[in-house]
Amino acid sequence: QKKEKYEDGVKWRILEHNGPYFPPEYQPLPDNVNFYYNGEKVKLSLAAEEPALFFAQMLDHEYTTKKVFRDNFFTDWREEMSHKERTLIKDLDKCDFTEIHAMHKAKVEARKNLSKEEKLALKEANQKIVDEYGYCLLDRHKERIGNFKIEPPGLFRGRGEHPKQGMLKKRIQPEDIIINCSKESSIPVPPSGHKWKEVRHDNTVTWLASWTENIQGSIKYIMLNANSKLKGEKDWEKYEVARKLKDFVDNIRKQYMTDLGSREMKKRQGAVALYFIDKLALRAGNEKEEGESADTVGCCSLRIEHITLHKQLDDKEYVVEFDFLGKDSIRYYNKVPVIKKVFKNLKLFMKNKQTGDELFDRLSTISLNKHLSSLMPGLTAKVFRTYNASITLQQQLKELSNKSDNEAEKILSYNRANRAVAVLCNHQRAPPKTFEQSMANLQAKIDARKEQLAEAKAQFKEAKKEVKSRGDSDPNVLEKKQAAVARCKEQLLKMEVQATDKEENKQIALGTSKLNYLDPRISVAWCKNMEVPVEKIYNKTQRDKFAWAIDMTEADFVF
DNA sequence: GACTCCACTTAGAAGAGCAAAG
DNA sequence: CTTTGCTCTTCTAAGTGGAGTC
Repeated sequence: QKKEKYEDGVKWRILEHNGPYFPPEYQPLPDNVNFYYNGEKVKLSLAAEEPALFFAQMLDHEYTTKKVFRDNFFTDWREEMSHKERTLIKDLDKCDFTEIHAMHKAKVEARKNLSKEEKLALKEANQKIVDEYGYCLLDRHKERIGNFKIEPPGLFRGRGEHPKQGMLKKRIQPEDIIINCSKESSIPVPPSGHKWKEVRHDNTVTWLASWTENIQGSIKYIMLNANSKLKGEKDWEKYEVARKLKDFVDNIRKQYMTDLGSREMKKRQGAVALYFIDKLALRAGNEKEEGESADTVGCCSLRIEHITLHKQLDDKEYVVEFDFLGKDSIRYYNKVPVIKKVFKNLKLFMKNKQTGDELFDRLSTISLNKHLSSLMPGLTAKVFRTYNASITLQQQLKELSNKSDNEAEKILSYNRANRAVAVLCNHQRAPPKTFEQSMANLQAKIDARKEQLAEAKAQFKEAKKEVKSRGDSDPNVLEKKQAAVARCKEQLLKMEVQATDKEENKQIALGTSKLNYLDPRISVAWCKNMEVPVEKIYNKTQRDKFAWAIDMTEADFVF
């Protein structure tokens, strides 16, 4: 259906933009705000002062209590110091940032308390920046850029036990930036007095600008927003590949079941890994460089300490207990009954190994993906996550929702289906800090509404009695009373549904699956079938991103 | 195959904005 | 009008997987 517009690999013909937006220069501390070392006031050089501010700004954060963070910060900070400062400042514990910290908090507070007019002025200034830098021209379409602002300097905030947390993230200069645009287009002008590192015209990639970041040495890109045509088409393709898996999955499953008994060790490991990826929606688990990031794993990089085998657990046989840290150091904990063949294989894979050894020592994501792509063009490990997420949503929606339900109930069903996927994919969030309180508040509101309902009912009854006894009273009054009861009931139900939803959602993040794993056409079709406006399940951003699906999907769409 | 580099998607946290409650 | 609580948006880290090289 989608036409191949360009020859292989070409992403655009014309790409024109104004280059990235740079964060403001560092503003030196005012004279009345001081840094102290060992109780003595010390005037820092500008180069050393800026990192001191970064640290002071984070003083309320748990990061600054962690040894690794403090050590990394201190090492990098000392690099920025003058010789004299370095000689003096030798112990972070003797550094006193309280005045800088207080200044920062006051600034935040002041920003919050700006007048309406000042806030509006700020907003307008911001909009001007967006207008100038936030859009580009790609093949005659004006497109929103996703991240047109260069990341400001600061202290690196890695997730989990990151060995590099606290390191100084350096300020990016135009001299670090590679610009990508079409040859004929007007080339973005660097900030005055500066030059770009390079200007290139590579239409086989989609980025507009890039730079190399100093913590891991990886490349960062400026790219289009998710609502752009380019990203939308890619998204559509992703779901089409996942849909294609539907036609292959039965055979693939049969095959890995057979492979569980293969004579070849590598084949058996591949079969077990695929069993996990398919059944549990685990990530592939690429190799990682040790010491460069937190110790996290995916399927292929599982180590034997990450699973425990239980021949019998509670009333179940052959249970595998998973306990490991996945992407973003989110814990994956799950007890899963598996088939006997998988269990026996795992036992064998673990034999003669010790803590730290890989479970699948003959396997890599590369070989696994090679195998997968031989089974179906375009198939890789992550396609299973997309496929299983989307098919689960579709099946759950079918199971949970009724056309006769009211809107609130329908939306609850949708959220529950969404939640089933989020659980499958292990998308978690920290429970909101105010959770307990706001839950209690909601309960109080429900109780109040219950009383109100009782009152409304009593009044209705009273009115009825009056009509009966006198017969002449205004029938409108009776109708009104009845309507009040109905309204009350509906509101109560709505609140109760809301409470259920909230409780079940405490630690689950729905957004990630909604945005990245669930074919939007399933949701759009569901909305059409259930007569629920699409705005009820997708906010503005989501509707923009999924515009392609909202446009093309009919009620009879099947994933 | 192992190693490196690169480009792109996926991820939760934090910050901003906004609406309802007080 | 101010405060509170929630949703939406922004931010950027952390994954996946392809390609090139040896």
